[in-house]
Amino acid sequence: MLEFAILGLLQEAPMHGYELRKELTAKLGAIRAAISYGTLYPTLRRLQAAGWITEANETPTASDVPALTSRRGRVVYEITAEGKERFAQLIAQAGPETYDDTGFGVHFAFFARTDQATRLRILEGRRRKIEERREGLRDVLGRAAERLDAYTMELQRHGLEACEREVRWLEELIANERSGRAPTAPTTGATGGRPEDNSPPPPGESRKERP
Amino acid sequence: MLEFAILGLLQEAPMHGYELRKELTAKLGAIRAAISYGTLYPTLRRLQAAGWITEANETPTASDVPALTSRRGRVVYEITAEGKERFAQLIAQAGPETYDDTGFGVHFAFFARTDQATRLRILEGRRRKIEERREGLRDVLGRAAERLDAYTMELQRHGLEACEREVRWLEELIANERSGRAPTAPTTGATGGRPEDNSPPPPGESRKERP
DNA sequence: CGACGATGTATCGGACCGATACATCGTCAC
DNA sequence: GTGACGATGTATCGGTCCGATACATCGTCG
Repeated sequence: MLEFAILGLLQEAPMHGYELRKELTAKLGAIRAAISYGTLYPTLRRLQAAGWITEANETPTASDVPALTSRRGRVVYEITAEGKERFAQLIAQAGPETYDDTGFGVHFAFFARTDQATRLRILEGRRRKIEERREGLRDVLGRAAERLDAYTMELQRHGLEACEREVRWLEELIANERSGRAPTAPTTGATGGRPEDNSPPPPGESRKERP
Repeated sequence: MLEFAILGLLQEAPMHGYELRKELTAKLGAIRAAISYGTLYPTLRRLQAAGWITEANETPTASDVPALTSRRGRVVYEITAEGKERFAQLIAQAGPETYDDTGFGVHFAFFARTDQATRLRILEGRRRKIEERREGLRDVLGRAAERLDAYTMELQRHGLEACEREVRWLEELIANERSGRAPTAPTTGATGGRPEDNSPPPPGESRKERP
């Protein structure tokens, strides 16, 4: 999961670890807490060993005095061609493991780099999974209610509500996706001239860039 | 976390691993997927080594022929006095780590065995944590909106809504807790204790429902 | 009688977390 | 000016938990 997120983020700009973590936290804040350095740094080295990212020497400012003491600070990473390939492969492979809470969230966060067919597949897989969870909760609340104390029942009730809400959300996204619109599109129409604001690649069709 | 849940469940009845997992799944279905056996069995052995649970010899039915082939099937565990102490200690220690999604959910599921003061402390800690997450999301959606693509923004928006909803839920629970009522209480009857349950009464040491 | 699904115990590699350590840099109070 | 402090920045270690896998028993139904 983290591997996927790193490869996705580094396609927007080269970064060092600390920066990566901040961007990651901003982008994934809705679904998970800040990533631990204890995971980040080992993963970065693993990705480097695999050849998917490389160290980029920081552009030295001309006015900079080449310090005698080796400036061993920030290590900036950038993605390689193989890394981009790997990222595309991870998207294409998106399977059942992509439907759990974290996996779905991370993939969703990079939907702007995902082709529409895959977006649809992921959204529907996620919906199915949530529907199953919802049915499980309904079962417990219905058939096993007398075995549960009031607190446990309240927890299930709250969880059930969250499931129903997410299913509705997914339905909306799926409908939008099928009609070719961008997400969040209010049904009240575009009201004229607001320009398309996709600074990253446009939502239409994601092609692999050839450098 | 798992240790806590196991100790809590085994206070309701002795169980073997498979059963434990099913009960765990039912009780915690709202907050996390089924526990992995790769975690469960090692944990059971750890708890046994610590003296918090013991193997209970399965009550042999009189009609049972004592099989020559050692019946090495189900291993039933039951909690010890030390285990109950440990559980109480884990509740009393409930600190910041109790406020993340999983930790909070598990503790909440055993609120019936938690005293009111601790319940209140946990609920308020959780609320604070969610409020912080909410503010973070608002910041990102406000100040950094133009840096995000439409999908990422939609994810944040959905996460923000979930935060707001949970805060309201927590407020309600806290208010109920302060007024001494049970959660969501529409005059629920006694939460069904099992007849063979010889352990302390379900509501723990705190007086719940005031008639 | 044999296939199949539920029950049941168990291990292994890997992902990820939380605590901890340490070093540099800018800023602001004293 | 200096020193405390918070931000930036890299790194490791122990421990928890997951997912895949293996294997054995039991009841049931074609």
